[in-house]
Amino acid sequence: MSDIITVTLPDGSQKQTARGTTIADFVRESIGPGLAKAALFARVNGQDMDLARKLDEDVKLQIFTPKSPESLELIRHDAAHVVASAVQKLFPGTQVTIGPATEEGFYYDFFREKPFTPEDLEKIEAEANAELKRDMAFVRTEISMDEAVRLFEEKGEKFKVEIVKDIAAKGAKTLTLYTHGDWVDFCLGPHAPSTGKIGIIKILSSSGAYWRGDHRNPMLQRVYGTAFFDKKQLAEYLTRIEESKKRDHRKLGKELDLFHFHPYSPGSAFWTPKGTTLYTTLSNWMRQLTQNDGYVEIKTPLMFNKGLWETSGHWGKYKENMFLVLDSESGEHDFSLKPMNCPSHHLFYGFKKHSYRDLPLRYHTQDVLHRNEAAGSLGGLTRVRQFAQDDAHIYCTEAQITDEVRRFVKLLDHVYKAVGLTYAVKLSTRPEQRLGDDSLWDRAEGGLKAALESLGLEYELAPGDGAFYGPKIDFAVSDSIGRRWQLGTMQLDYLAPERFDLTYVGEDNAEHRPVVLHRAIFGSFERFTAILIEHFAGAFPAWLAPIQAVLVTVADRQNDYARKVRDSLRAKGYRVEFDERGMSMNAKIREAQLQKVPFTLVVGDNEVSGEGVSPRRYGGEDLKTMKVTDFEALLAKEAALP
RNA sequence: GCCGGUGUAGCUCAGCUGGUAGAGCAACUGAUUUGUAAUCAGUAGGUCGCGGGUUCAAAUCCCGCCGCCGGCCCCA
Repeated sequence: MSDIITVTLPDGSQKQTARGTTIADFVRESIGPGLAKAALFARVNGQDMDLARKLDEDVKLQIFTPKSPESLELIRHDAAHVVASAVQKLFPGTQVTIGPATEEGFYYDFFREKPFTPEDLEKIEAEANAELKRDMAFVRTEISMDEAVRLFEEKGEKFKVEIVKDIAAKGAKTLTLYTHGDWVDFCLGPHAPSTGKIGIIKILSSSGAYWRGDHRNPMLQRVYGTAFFDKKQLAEYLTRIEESKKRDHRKLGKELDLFHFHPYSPGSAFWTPKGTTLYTTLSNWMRQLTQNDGYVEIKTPLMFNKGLWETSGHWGKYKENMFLVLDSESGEHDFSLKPMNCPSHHLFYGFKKHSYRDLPLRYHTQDVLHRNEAAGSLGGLTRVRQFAQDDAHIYCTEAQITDEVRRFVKLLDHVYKAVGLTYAVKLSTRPEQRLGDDSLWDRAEGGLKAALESLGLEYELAPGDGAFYGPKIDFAVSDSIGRRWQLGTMQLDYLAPERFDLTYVGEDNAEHRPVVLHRAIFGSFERFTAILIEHFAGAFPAWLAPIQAVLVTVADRQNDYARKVRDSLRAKGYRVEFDERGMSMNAKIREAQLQKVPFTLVVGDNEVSGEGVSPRRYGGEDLKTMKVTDFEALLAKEAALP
């Protein structure tokens, strides 16, 4: 065996080096001291490693520096270690658990009696950043599992011992430790060469979190933070957080007067006239789109006897989340407000005998639903107790699934594109808590997979995330400031037709089982409205804007004319207001801009004599004075439903 | 439901170590009639989230409940 190995770099070039050379030495000697200094970690044959690791065979090597996007995740993980060591230094007796990097930063969960106060967090941040200045090396060592258990037992780290034992139970023989200064944790790595590479650590918040996410377990204290290579990047991040707070739909909901909440009905919104316009515009839009796509709309009861929920399986699996209604005759909670539409649609399907010629049968519904969500989880419009989905259930044959999925994706794509949302696709498979046997799940998952693949859609697999009655395709959208929301969904259900004994008569004159597709695009009107408010920062396109144009007169003598223009535009179906309050013209224009109304129409003597208006777009762009009829044509174009 | 924070006028907020509440904007009234982001003056508006307790005295201190906010869990 030769003592010389070949290293292949990302550009395809190859270098020779002695077997056993560390990556750091190889980079310094064979590539250059500049890269060696900047390097944070390496990817060797696809596996991420510390720079201190040795090269033992011919490899493909890639070096990451602060310029690589992957490096942020690395230093955030480094930062989690540093924060944990800082916390244990400042608060002796605190036990450590886990501390992963997240999309925006990292967190670390600690076990201690007292929660951290804001002052504690400041101290932690100061100490963590002091540790960065000390520039301590991250040193990797390996020990046996028995030694590891002993090590953490000696330290009194009960949670660590539990994790080590779990890892051992999975068959691991050794454990990798990382030490910086005198603080040690086990971790797969890799880490940066030293704490000085991290740049800056910012502690953001703290909260409670259950050990392993289970509410029966002890409550841990979670510290959230983030890390960047320099102060400027951190400042940009904090600015971005501030910006997104300005778009928060709860804040804009107040400023633009869209909705309210009252303590007497937590989690259920009151919609103002403007908010209602938003809501019904979306509702009518979805009606039109589904109708054009071969759906029929139906309405079913809001409240049902528990018999329905027993048939559907909700009584067993979902009762906790249902609002039960006391039946005064029986004295029992025999009724429940519906938390989902599906069971009532299945009943509806069963009212008639269906032929294969009826299929696919697409029922659309926008009925109100109630779910008794945990009090602590309610928030704004994104998590409510009363809401409506743009729901539909498609009853079809197994052979029609692929076509129906394709058709649905096309509709969904139209909707998301119209409002400027991009999306990613996820296929969720059987969860642990489920109804139905494995052969049913095999067919259901296979059916969706086949449909996605026939569409050539890229998708991510999420094992275990399916609904209890079937697998699903989820569509996660990204809004204008890069946040992700799970909205659209298509769920395949072989189980409900069995439970509800749904049938159709086939060409062979025999009875067959249809399959059911549950699907939604908005998800719920409430959540979708919230997302659009934030996505557009309240500045809605004209077709969606609660008020499309506001008239402002220069002086009172134009008021009659302004009323006439308002009425004629209203008669054509546009949402137009005339601001008649006793304020100055400038104040009214300012107000219209703050309310983000798409068009402000200024009217003075010139406009009166020329039968025109002078429109100004939201944002300040002045359009030239134009005839009212020309403005109408402009509005007609921009106010049309997409 | 759990952990932590928080709750003063329609909105945004002040009110220090306890001495029975204040500003700006909005509203209302009057004056002003103005050409593209705040005209001026005046008036009115509050059981300080709710219920107990401590105290001569509570927005302020203590307890309970409710809501909201940040998380956990769950999820459209």
